[in-house]
Amino acid sequence: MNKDAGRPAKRLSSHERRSLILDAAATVFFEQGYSATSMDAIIERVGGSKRNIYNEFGSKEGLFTAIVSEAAESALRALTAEEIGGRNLRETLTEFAQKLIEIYMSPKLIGVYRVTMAEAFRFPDLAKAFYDRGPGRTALRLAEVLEDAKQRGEIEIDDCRIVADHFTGMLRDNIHLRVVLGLQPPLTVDEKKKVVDSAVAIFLDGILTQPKRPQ
Amino acid sequence: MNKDAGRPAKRLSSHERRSLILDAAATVFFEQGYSATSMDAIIERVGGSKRNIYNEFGSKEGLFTAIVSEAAESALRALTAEEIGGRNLRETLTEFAQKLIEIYMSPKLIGVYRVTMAEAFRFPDLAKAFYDRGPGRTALRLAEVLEDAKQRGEIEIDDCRIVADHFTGMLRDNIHLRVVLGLQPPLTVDEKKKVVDSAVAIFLDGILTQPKRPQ
DNA sequence: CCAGCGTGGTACGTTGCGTTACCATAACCT
DNA sequence: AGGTTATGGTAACGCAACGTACCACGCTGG
Repeated sequence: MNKDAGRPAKRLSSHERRSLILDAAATVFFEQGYSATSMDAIIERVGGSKRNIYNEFGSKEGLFTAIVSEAAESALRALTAEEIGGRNLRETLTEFAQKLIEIYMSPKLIGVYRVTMAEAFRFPDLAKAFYDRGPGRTALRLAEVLEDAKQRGEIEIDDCRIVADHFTGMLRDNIHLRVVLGLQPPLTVDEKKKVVDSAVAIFLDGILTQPKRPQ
Repeated sequence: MNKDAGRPAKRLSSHERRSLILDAAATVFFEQGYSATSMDAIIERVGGSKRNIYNEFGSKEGLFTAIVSEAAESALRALTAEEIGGRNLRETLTEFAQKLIEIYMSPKLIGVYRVTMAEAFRFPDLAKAFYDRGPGRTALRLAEVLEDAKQRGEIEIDDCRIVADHFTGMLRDNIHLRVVLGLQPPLTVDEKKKVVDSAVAIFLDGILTQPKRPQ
């Protein structure tokens, strides 16, 4: 009667084992890509038998989709959970940008980013899920913030969606690309701060010396 | 004695055959990725014998690097060759952005982008070459333009490099990401123009209603 | 203490792929 | 025209990898 309660006790709990497998597999998948990663390589890292993986995830595809979904969700949790409650627009954007660059520069999300992009044709559902929960959701939320400010007359823009995309793009610029390509180590705290401040300043004020024509 | 003059004539010129192989292989590599692409699949597209590929490129790696290098160079040629000679800063930036978005949205460069990112660990030299000749070179050139404007007092910014990165990031934002992920068809001419104008306007003027404090 | 089952490790069947080799054929040069 | 040479097609050779099977071991539970 003890087995009826879901899962019987094991040497390592099923959840622990699953978590270990996911971590090890994520490392290999994110480094080598989907096709170049072998199940043997994963087992070599995590130990145990291949039977474990196949019992838990069914196939290589199942393992891969589980990894990407889980990693994406865990990395993006910070953004969706917390509310953006700055006092004024500049502070709100700064806070927003700080969270965003923190997430985009995290090794885990960089792995998700690379592998999702690489396998977008093979796993279109995964690509859509990643975009919708990540960059898409972010941009939508930001667009709402901008819309509010627009209603209050603080800013004057046309299409909030496009402008929100632009702002997130500034945080995912060449620096991010260099990190993703492995040409540069992840940013230090100071560097992140500098990028955030610079992006916010340009986004709000532009770069022209002369103020905008009041017209 | 006729062979001494480099290459003897063939049914298809060596250059033509090489070009055909490169095109077919690029299509498959850019869709499937490096590891998932088989030489048989390439041969199936281009016809002929595998011997042709191995005589010309030596190996799968050789073919891949040749493809990426060639595709990147051909896609980026438009940007490096022509000079950016707008009359004022706004026109210069607009022209710059138009060329840039045209290149970044081209199917060929999207393929290079995806595959370079995916295989950055396996082919770090390729990643560096792509970045240096593409986004890196672009940002450097733009930074020079900004530096000139800064010297003339037209703009006030701190680090031209970072600001240039920001601008290029605005052109490679979520819209670009959606296209790369296959979630959206390539942009129409009108959409591109809208994005370019929006990015330039924000970059120069910011989004605040009030003009910057003259101080 | 003993039965039962999940687990670790290894080995296997099959498939696909990179690379090379072999032959028939069609084009080029003298 | 005839020989040479490159090309097309097929096949073969290792090798690696997905997924499965087998077997010994140690933990669960009475």
